Amino acid sequence: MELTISQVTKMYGVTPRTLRYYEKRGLICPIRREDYAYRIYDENAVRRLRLIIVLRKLRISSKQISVILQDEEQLETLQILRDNISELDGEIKSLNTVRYVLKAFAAQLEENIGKKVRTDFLGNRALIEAANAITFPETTFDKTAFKENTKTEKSEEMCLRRAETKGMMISMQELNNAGQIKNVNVRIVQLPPFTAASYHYIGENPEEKAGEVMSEFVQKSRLYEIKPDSRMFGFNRPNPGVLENGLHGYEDWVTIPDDMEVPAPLTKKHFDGGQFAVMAIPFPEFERWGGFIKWAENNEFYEPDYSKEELTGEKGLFEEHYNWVWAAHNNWEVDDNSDSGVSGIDLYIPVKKKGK
Amino acid sequence: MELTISQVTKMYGVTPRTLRYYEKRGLICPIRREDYAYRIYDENAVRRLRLIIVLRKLRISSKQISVILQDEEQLETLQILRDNISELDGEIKSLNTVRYVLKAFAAQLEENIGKKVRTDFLGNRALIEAANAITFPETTFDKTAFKENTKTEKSEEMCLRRAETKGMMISMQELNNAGQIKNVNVRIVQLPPFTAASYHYIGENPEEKAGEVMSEFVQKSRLYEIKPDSRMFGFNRPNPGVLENGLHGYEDWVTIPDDMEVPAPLTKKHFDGGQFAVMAIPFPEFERWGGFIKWAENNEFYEPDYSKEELTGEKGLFEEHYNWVWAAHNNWEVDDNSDSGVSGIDLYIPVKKKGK
DNA sequence: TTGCTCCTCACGTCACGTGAGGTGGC
DNA sequence: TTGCTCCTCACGTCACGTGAGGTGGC
Repeated sequence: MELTISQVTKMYGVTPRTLRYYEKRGLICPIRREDYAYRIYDENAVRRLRLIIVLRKLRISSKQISVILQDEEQLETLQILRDNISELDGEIKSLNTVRYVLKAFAAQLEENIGKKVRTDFLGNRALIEAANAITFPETTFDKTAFKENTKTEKSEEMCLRRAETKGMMISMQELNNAGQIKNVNVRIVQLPPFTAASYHYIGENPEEKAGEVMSEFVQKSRLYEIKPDSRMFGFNRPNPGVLENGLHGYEDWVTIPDDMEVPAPLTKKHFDGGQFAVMAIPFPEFERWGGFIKWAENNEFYEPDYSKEELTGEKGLFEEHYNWVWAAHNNWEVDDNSDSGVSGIDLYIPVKKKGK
Repeated sequence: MELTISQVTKMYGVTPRTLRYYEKRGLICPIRREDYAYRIYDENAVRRLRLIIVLRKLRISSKQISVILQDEEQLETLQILRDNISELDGEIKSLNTVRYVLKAFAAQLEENIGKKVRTDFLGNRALIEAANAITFPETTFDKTAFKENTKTEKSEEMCLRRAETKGMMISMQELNNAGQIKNVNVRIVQLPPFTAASYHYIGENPEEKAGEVMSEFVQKSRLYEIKPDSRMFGFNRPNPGVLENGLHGYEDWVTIPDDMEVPAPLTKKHFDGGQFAVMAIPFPEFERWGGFIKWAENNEFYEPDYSKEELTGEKGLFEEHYNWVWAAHNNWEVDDNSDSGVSGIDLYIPVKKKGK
């Protein structure tokens, strides 16, 4: 069997450019006769091509295909398949989240367009957070890039050398990725143990609902007079995007004297305190959780301590709302702009010294 | 609020390069003072950036973001969200198929490595077909590309012009995509009506299992003597990748005299005949279904007639196996190489004249 | 003077798409 | 001579990453 390039393109639905590209990468080696410029594709080349086409459909990269084609024992092949599967898992998960958020945005937009109201996407906290939690897998490894326009390696040589360049695949570069991320305005603090009144709500606008219930408690109990240094913390439980029904939950904690009684539906909780990385943000910029978490995960001296997940929100992350108790006490009749300090927020990540 | 570029990068976890790129695309417009080379990011620029970051996480392209930022009434925005959602649907579906096929390949590979047998991926018909059916959505529309290194449009101008260049978005280029696909070796034939004995099986290796049952029928009934021009057709029902359990089905049809009795578990079927596009392929190259279907869907004079789905396999596609009855009659003691003609196959797509 | 931040090119990535300009056999 | 197939560059895509080399204010 001897085929010209156009015959091959017709039979397998690929372009000549694609065939030449695969050749440059050393994946197929058509015959080149002396004094005859045209490529000739024999059975071997066609068979390789057929496999390449299938593997490309399966989103396997040229580089990986090159490994697979040389892999006599097929052990590397198995590893590649597994790597790609777990990468796919991550990607599918991310895409589902993207889809969910887009749907929610579209629904909101549609509603507001009907009302002739302009939608402010940044105003929807839950969706911004869900979007921000999206991460895409970084295509496992690379490093030695392929340059198509290099003169030093002709494809002919590559075809010959292919059999030799095996087994020298070292795969331990992941480690280096953990460089210090840019310095953010973060402080490490020690939170004391405290007792808190808590309220948890899952449903539409859970932040608001929880806030209302808690606000009523503060007013009725006159908490601000009993404990003027009372602080308010809050966290998602669960995060947006977790529940099938699209809802999420929020829980408020307000610190109280240890012996204070707490009326239903509030419950009394005890918090052990601990070490935290804290970052202050202006009010609605909850997107900054993402960068802050990256900072914590790549810090030189500290690392996140996610063991506190059970006590507070997902991964033990939570937020402190400045002056909240004071504002609630005053029935929210205070300046709400950022100068007043009412709407400032601290983000908290539990941390521990590295290597403990 | 006036921020330098590095302050912005720290606050929002983006690189300077990314900020300059968004600026070149006209998405953000930091202040540039005279006699001062540095960029200054004010509240407006930061607010835009925050939105851009969220939208990029949602896999919305720069070009789409550019539209969204200019879209006063948010009608185009809604359309973009919907387009992206349906594109996502396709992509998620494809990725799930990829995942399924990779898993199956990996399982097979693992098994064969244990047995020290080399796996031939091209040998597994079901998986090759499933892989071949994978298509990735072609990112809805484009055409007017953006060149970063153009001198003609400075970003400053773009920032100014932005408000004007609206509403001139024409979106009817999809139509042109249907160019004639390269000429494949296809013939249009008219199949006559016929009566057939059929057997359908879902499970492991359904092609083989169905073939065995049918082969036994041919031998016992001495069909070849009764009707030497008997033909054999087969098709998937359902296709690989459809069933949750990973199995698929295959159905064989062998043409018989109209009045012939058919023993259980075989059943008697009647086929109306009709017009078909037919392509001959060498035996194991079932991947070529993909290109053939594309050909049919983009042909100038004919189009696929998928209304026959109910009668035969998915979309009414099926295959004819040459000389099958003759080989079965001879208990398969015939040359099996392609020269003998036994293993050749025709692919059939039901078609109709365009515009009917 | 020395760091430091910031600047503007400009090349590289990945898997090809898309011409431009040229050659050899019918 | 005219099509036709095939060839080899070489630039473009998309959203940036990654230097190189230079400038201005402390």
